[in-house]
Amino acid sequence: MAPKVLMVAEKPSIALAIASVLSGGRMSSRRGSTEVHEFDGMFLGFPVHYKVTSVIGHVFSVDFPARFQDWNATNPLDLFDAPIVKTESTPKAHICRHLSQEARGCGHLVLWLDCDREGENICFEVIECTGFQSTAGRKVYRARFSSVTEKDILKAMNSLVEPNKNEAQAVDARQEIDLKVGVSFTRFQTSYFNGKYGNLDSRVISYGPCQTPTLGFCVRRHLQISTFKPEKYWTLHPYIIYKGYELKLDWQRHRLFDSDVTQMFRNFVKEDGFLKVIGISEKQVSKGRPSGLNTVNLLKVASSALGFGPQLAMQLAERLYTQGFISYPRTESTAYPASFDYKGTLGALVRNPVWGDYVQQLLSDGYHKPRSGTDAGDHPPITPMSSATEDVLGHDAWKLYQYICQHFLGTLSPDCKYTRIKIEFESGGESFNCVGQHVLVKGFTSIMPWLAVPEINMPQFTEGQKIDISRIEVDEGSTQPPDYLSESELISLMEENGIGTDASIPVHINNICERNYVQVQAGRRLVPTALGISLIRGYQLIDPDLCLPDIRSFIEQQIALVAKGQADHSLVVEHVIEQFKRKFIYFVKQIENMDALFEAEFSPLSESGRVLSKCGKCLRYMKHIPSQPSRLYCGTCEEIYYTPPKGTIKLYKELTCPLDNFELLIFSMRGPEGKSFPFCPYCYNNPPFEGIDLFGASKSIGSVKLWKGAGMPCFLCPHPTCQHSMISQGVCACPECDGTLVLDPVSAPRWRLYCNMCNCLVSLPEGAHRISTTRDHCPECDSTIIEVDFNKKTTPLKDGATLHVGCILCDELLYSLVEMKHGKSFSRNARHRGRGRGRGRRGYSGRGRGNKKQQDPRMSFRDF
DNA sequence: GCAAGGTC
Repeated sequence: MAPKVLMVAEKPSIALAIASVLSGGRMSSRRGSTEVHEFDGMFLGFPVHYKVTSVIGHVFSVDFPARFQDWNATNPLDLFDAPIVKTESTPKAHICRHLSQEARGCGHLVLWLDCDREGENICFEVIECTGFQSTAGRKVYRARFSSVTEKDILKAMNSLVEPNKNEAQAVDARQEIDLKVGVSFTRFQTSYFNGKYGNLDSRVISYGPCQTPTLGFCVRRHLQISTFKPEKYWTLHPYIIYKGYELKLDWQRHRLFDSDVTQMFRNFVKEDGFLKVIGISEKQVSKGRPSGLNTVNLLKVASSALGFGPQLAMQLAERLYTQGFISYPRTESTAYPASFDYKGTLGALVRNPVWGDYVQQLLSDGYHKPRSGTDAGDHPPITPMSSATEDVLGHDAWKLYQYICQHFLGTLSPDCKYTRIKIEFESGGESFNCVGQHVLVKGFTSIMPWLAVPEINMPQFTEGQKIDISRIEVDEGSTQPPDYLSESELISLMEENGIGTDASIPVHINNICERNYVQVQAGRRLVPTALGISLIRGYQLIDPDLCLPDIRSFIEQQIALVAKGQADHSLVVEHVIEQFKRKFIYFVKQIENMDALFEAEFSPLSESGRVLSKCGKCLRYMKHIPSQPSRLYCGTCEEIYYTPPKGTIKLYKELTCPLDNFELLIFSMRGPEGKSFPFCPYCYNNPPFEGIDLFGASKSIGSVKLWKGAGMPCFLCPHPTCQHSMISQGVCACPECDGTLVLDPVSAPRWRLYCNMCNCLVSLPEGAHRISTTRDHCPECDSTIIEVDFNKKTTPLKDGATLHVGCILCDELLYSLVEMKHGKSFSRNARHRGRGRGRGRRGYSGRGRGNKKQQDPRMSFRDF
């Protein structure tokens, strides 16, 4: 059997392209975590069997070990010296397992990751997953390619190299630095400010070496605007009427900030009464066609001309790409590869109803090659691949596609050429001028009309000629502050300062919006909020480095040393981390300077929120603060109790928790079918029983309390006698999961049961006065017996009786009135299969971590 | 609940 060669690309599309080229299209493809393409061929002069597959970006990402995940138990300062662990970025995709399986029996590994630092880093992630490094005799190769054309792929195959460990380690360094710096500052700021103020309206007060300088740009502009002092100015405009034109002339001095002096010049001109032509210049100007379109330029146009935010623009572009209408939309390059097939691409657009004629003309008159741009070695510029119409794409995608087509056709069109005539005049010792423009060749501006050069007609003048002034105007104006930063300007600033990448720039902008630091207003301009301004002004007071773009360049420059092999990876990390640690310590020490700004802007917890319920410790009323993170604040005990997020909270009939005396609250999730449940503020934050999968907690890391807002509502409480606990309110097992269906106590008149773990919902007899659980259990199936008090008018009972007691599964009447809302439907055919063991009285077993096997077989809707 | 970077 021929030896096997495994090849791995960064994304499925590249794997497909490589396999297609190397196999000449004769390959077999099968599905896996990612597709695998197989074929036979030659490798280094020997016949081999190829397998080509891919990862989906990074396989791993870095994080802190579990013991550093609890915000309350970890001092953020300790994070600088904490170990870091690599975990799979998308565990569900099982990429690591996939690579390890595919590598089995392969003698060679060829890495086709993108040719940048991140790609080099992913190379080593792949090597780790495949286990290639540990086995002698198996060789690892790196293919270096600048595009996925046949020529480039074959060239790369003939010049395989080794993966570059230094570049990969530079990325490791960046990951560790970004993680430690970002997370430590974020946790500290969040805990500090959310523990003091009630109306910050952001769950997380985040800090990051990219997002914070991004915010810094927006706030810098805001400060320019708010400190702007307008100044009055005056300007002089003589008018002439000549050969049927009335011309307004511009003053060479443009404007003066002194009214008297301007008047003086006006008088000089007025005394002369005429203008003398002292110069006529005419020159040909060429306005160059664009070079290829890259991601950042697409995002800028999308924001400024189409009104699409970067996130939306990328989503639309992504869709156009996967549907085959445009080429890969994430690229830095503005230069096309020498081999690019312009003719073929134009051919694909020639039938388009909107610009088909223009394409035809380019094909017949001959097109120009695009103006040379920069080749970043990643992907060709964003190019239309096939023709589409608005009907097919929908309005937004069409707008973006249309621009991509117009831009592409523009790159192949002639330059725009026009003549510019400038006439200079003199009067009273002052100089004036006017300018005319005449377009000779529209060129690319006919397909990109918004860039067209306006035609400005001008009569013929002769030098030395004198023309009477018809009138003189003195215009008064005042200097204007700049406008708020447009998103497009922000993208440019980020690009210039090396903040983020083409793929991450939209994410950073989105971040500062989501955190409520800036708001996108009319014309996609970014206006910072009080929170955003306070943060940046705070950094400026304490340590301006923290919000300057240089912070990113500093990190980049440090890790570049690692990439070039000029410095040791761990020494660089250590050095950079040490510096940030010092900055962190100083920041913590000086936080009161930032806090002074917060004090002026925000309300302390004690003044926030509305009085809601009684604290079980001091028996005084606590206040509910509904802004994120939603919480209760006891001013006497100075304690915060987080509440479930995203819903409304009310007092629950002044009932109290038997464990701690806190007044119970009812939380209602949003939406018409949102469930409601009681909870005790104290138990919710401090679950009195071990091993409970908290409501709202991340399931993947067990029941550790991971974030504010996760907690234990009564429906998870195993208290044996409290009338609100799962034990009392639970009716039967959930048909969908391991949970329990509990009675929604405030769902009248549309009574219902919901699952305490999943979304399963069961409706009970509608319109009943009251439905409640009893202490009795069904002898058949052990479900909790419920008591229904029907409405007199609509009771289904004989003789107008209203009270009925029974099991919702075994009682014929009740069973006929319940209905599954969310979840599988059920029938009662095999109802008595198995032995019913309703969960009601069985105590708290089998719901904790890893206990599932101990569960008794039990009756539920599932068994029907 | 935290960063930034890949990609879907």
